[in-house]
Amino acid sequence: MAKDLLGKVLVRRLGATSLEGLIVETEAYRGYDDAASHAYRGPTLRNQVMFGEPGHAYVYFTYGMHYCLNFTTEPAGQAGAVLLRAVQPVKGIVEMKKRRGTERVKDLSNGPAKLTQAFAVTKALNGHDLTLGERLYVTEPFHPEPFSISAGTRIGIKAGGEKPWRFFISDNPFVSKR
DNA sequence: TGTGTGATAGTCT
DNA sequence: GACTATCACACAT
Repeated sequence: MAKDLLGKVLVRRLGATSLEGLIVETEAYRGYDDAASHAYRGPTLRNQVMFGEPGHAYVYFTYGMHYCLNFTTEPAGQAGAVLLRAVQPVKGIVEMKKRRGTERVKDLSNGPAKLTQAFAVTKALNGHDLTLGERLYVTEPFHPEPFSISAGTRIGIKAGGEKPWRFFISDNPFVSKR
């Protein structure tokens, strides 16, 4: 799923305006066998969405000030999710600049917490059904372009750092730097 | 382009 | 009470 999401378009609808970004970087997280996963130690109030139906948004708050956006991937009862680490802004760039407080397009969404800020994703969307096609969902790109996928180790985690479950579009300038 | 560090609050032990 | 799936800024190179 993490690889399949690369090259797809993240869509955020806010009333009349819509924000769109090409997904360029993701990370895969599993459950009981993945020490880096929130679900590793079993269900809690915070991670319960990871154990629910697939195709839903798992949004969590971290580092005291940041939100991160994940998509659940496994059947109910099994934990698994894909973290969206970076997107390439496609539509609504003026709106994103306003939300991010910067004019630099490269800094709008090249990081997991940056893209949630640019796309106005907060805890209010935790558990949101992506298959409804409302407020937050994924579509095919209007002008698909060929790309190749690179893999590496996941970023910012302690345990489970050896698994190469971070995927990104090769040579895309909007992939996060760290 | 890279390194160091402070900000800040929810979650789990 | 420790830890965290991060970011922005200052400063060095």
